[in-house]
Amino acid sequence: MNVRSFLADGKEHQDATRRHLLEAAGEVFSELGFRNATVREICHRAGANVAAVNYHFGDKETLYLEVLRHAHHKALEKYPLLLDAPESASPEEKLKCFILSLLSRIFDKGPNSWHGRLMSREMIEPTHALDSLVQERIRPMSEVLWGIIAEILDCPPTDERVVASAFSVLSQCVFYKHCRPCVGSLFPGLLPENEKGVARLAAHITDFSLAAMRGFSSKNRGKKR
Amino acid sequence: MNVRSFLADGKEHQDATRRHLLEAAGEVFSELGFRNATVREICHRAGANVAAVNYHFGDKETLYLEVLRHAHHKALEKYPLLLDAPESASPEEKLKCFILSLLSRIFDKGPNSWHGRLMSREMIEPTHALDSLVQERIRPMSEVLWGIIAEILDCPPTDERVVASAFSVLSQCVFYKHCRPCVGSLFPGLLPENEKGVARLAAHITDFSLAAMRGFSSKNRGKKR
Amino acid sequence: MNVRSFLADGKEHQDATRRHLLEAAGEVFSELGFRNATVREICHRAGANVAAVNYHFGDKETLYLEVLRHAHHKALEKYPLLLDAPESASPEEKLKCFILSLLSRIFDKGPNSWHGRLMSREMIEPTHALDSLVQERIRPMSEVLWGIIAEILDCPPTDERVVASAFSVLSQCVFYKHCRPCVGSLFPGLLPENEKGVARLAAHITDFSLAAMRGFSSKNRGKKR
Amino acid sequence: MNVRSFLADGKEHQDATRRHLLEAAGEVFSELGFRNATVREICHRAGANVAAVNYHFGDKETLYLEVLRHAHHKALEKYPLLLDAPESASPEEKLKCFILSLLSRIFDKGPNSWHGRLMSREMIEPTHALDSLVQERIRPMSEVLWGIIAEILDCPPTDERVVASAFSVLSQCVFYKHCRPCVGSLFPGLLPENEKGVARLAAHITDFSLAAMRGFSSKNRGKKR
DNA sequence: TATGAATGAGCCTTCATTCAT
DNA sequence: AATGAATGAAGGCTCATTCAT
Repeated sequence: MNVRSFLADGKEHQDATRRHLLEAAGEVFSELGFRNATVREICHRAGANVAAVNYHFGDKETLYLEVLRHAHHKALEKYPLLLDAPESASPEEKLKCFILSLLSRIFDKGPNSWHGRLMSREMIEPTHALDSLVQERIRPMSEVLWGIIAEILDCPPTDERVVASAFSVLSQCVFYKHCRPCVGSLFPGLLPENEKGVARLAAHITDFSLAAMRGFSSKNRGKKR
Repeated sequence: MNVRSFLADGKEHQDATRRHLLEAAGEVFSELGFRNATVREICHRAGANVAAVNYHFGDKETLYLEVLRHAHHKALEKYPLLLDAPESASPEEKLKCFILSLLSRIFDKGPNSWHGRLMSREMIEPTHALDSLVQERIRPMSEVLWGIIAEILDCPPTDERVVASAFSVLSQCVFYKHCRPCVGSLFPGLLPENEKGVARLAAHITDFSLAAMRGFSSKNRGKKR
Repeated sequence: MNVRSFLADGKEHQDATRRHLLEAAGEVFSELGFRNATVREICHRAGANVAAVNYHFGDKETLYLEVLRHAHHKALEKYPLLLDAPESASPEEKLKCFILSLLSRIFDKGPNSWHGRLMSREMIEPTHALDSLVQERIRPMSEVLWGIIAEILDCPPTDERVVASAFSVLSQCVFYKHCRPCVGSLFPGLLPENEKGVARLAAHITDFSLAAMRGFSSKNRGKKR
Repeated sequence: MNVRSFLADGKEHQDATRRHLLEAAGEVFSELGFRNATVREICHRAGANVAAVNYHFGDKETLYLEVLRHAHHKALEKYPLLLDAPESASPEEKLKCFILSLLSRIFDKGPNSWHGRLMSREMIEPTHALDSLVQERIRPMSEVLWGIIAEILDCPPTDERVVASAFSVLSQCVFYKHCRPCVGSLFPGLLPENEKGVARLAAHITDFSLAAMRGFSSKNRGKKR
């Protein structure tokens, strides 16, 4: 083993531990919330010592913040905001992609499945991390949606109806995550269990929202004339 | 003072303590969540002894369950499901009342303002209390909504589109509560601060949803023919 | 047992625990210093639970402050500043009593023997407690000494020679405590082991200091004329 | 670069690290005491690795011992016991030099200013290091003082009055260090801030002590006759 | 009946030390 | 030879719960 691979291995090993901690922390935080989650459990799942969190991240709160950033980053990497929609696509098509992408991120299975729950918790029980999260991640995302809806409604993007409609779209997407236990108890069939389920849900939300906005839009045009 | 009135007074005093505990617990649980809330803080706000919770309710979890029941009961007492809509009202009118009532319960200020937050938490971080809550309180409420929407869509109430549309309606209502900090940061103007704000929000959600369902409905009829 | 004795017993029991904690803490703090002392050890010696300190005193630091106050109070109660010297005694006689009293407090055996060590530590490693201790306890004591020395030197009490001489007196008293291990190693015979040893040491310090001040005083008078 | 100079360089680098560790440790130990000082902080200030202390000194305690030796050596190198007093000087003159030298060491500023504080701590909170320190360093120093005082008092150096007077002299010197926070709070003017202040303090202690011993001496002579 | 002092388990964090590299 | 990531013991503190009164 030469010097370079030697150093690289050290770095990599450190990074591996960090990564394990980040992912274990993601799981535990999303299951139990910030306060209820224990550093012990996180370290245990990461196969590390109790002191590992403090060594690598300083304290529990910093770890949490890193987890949030990491999660958002990974989720957006896997599902870009508009998926593979071309720049030239119609706003209706873009809306469909936006919704499908958002739902995909929210219901993604696999190593990052906790991303959605983490965000939900942050809404109900905001920590210091939320402010920066909203400004750095959520606002840019919202602005894309506002642009799409402004096109559909044929309004300026700052019109209140645009924002309200955007929230109506978003609300339908996050609902199935935020209220999962309730939906599951009332009508389990609607909870998406796989990619197909997500697509079906996305189709409903897209249809519902487009129908609503077409109604709005015609009223708008009526007013304008 | 004779023995009877003495006992009666004791009973009343006991009931008063129970009630104070319930309301203090409502506040604290809604502010901090189940785990983060401390029995000490609850007893302190209720003007009771540290041991009062264990004495009156057995343990913290039982108290929490009682608080949830109490909250839902009081909230529905204040805002009936369809408010004062007559039995003969049109389904559109009923939907409007349903939405206004739900939003009013969610955003109610005053001694029971914690009801909404409590329910939100229960969604994100379900406790054992949720199951019975859904079956006893939420299902009946949902069935009323399904009936209204089935009329509007001209479908049987078991049609999946009815349920999906009902969820689309509900989602818009709870969104502003569940994601309050996010909405507040992105577009504070939409967060209802008073009764008028609630009415405005209810109007938007009603308009949006009715427009959507009219679109659905016309498609339905189109398909049927 | 009637109600009164019932209540009194409760109070007394609480006070007993507090007292045990205070005295155990006195021992442990004086042996190990503030930081090195552990709440666990204190509670163990007091026959109480690990959480007893936090319950009765809030935290370790508050306990420490209470210990310092308690110690000083008890020590002065046992050995008043000038012992039993009458108001009319000569300043030389008063100085002798002052020194004997101070040394007695410093070298007191028994349940409060830790008072002296505690003060020594506070000098080397001051905590937040020192400021108030100096102002509330040590300054009044110093002012008495300044008065006595001013009489002996025939100076106003604010004269720098008075203060300097007072420190020279005090320094000799605390030396045998502060540097005990050093003195014990170099010349064990001077370390007072009992009341008699304290009296002998007090006699030396008094003689030494009076001789010094007589020399000063004659110089003063020489200067004045 | 040949092998020899390579090794020499390695040696030098190693020595430099050792020296940096010793001096950083001196600062940190004197500021925080043995237990409160952390190996991490020491290594950080020395610009060395966390494991450097264990590598170079075995453990924290051994490092501490080395620091004490190093400190005493450097301090005596800078201020010899009797400064530049000639062998033929009068005992009074020698006493003056001894006191000035001791105070200078105690209040020395600069890279070794921690020597005094370190010794003070060692008195209050003795470690294993103290025994050898007393025998190797402090006893020789004391013996010089005893010789001087024996001459002044005209007694054999083993007379108890000699030892007691020597302690009276020493006590006044260390007092302003040991009780610095207390003196500073009661009468800040006496705390020496620079060389001149040290000289003034030395003058007072010398005057006070010589006056005292002159009184003793005359009593002695009286007894002898 | 109702209190509040006391309990003990558990949490986050710190730190000297170790060990693979 | 020297590093720094990792360890595990221990410390202060919190909290739901118990129990004598």
